[in-house]
Amino acid sequence: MPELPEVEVCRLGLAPELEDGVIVGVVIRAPKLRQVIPPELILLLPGCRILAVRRRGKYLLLDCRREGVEGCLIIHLGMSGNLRFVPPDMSPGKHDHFDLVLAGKVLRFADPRRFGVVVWQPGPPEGAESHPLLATQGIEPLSGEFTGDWLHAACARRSGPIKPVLMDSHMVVGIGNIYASESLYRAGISPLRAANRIGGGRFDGLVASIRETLSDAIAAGGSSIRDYVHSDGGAGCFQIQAGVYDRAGEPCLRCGGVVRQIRQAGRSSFYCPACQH
DNA sequence: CACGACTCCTGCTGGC
DNA sequence: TGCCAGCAGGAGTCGT
Repeated sequence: MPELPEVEVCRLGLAPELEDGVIVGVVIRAPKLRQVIPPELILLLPGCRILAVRRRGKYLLLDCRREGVEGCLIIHLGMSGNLRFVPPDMSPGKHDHFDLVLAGKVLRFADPRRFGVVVWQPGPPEGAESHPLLATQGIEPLSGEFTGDWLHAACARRSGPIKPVLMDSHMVVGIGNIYASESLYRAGISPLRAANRIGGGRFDGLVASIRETLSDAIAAGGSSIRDYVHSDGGAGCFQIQAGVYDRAGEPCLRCGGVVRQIRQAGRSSFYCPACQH
């Protein structure tokens, strides 16, 4: 389940391998992901130099350019996607949908559940965020603009429970189901509490908890990068030690209370009723 | 506008 | 042991 930390770790692993590299080939095997992989990539990308590997929310952005072609390859890992370098002669598996071939290496995109995205936004790098998928993205939680005051104001018109609000990527990007539960646990705020009924003084703490939760996860992942880039958080390769997530019925690590599981907006939430209010 | 329900997809798990 | 229902989840879309 790639959330912001997994995607950022993926980016950190990819950047040194891809930046300044030249694409020599593209293979599309299963065009239908969340959207169809544009077939014209086969004509556009070869010859392109990768100028930068960026991230916006859970989207990876590869800025590409060659004579007459300029654009951004936008990749989303969905919930089961991963990117890894494979030997050039390695035969593809069942869910290997897309290859980016560079000199001496192949970056392979696999995504069993096909919630991922590979699309192309033509134009200069700074225009990539005008792509429809990116234009509506919310604030970056690790940026300086994401403050307690900002979140307080943003929550003023949200009467529903805070947890789905934190997961709303049009509001704040990158917080998925796992880190939403974990951040609220750290902050001592119940996932059920109405967003506009959180005391103004608690938002600094919530923002700090979100930052810490995401940063810790990135740090944990960064230490595990080698020659291959993984983002399959579900495999538990580098996900942070969960305080409450998937621990229903187990004791709270802080107070010994029992962790409870509920459903909100169709998703599981985990929290400690004794220390989250 | 805000919000929940529904949808896409496949693999794994648990119950019988 | 085998089968199948249910669940997992990011995010767009639709209906209320």
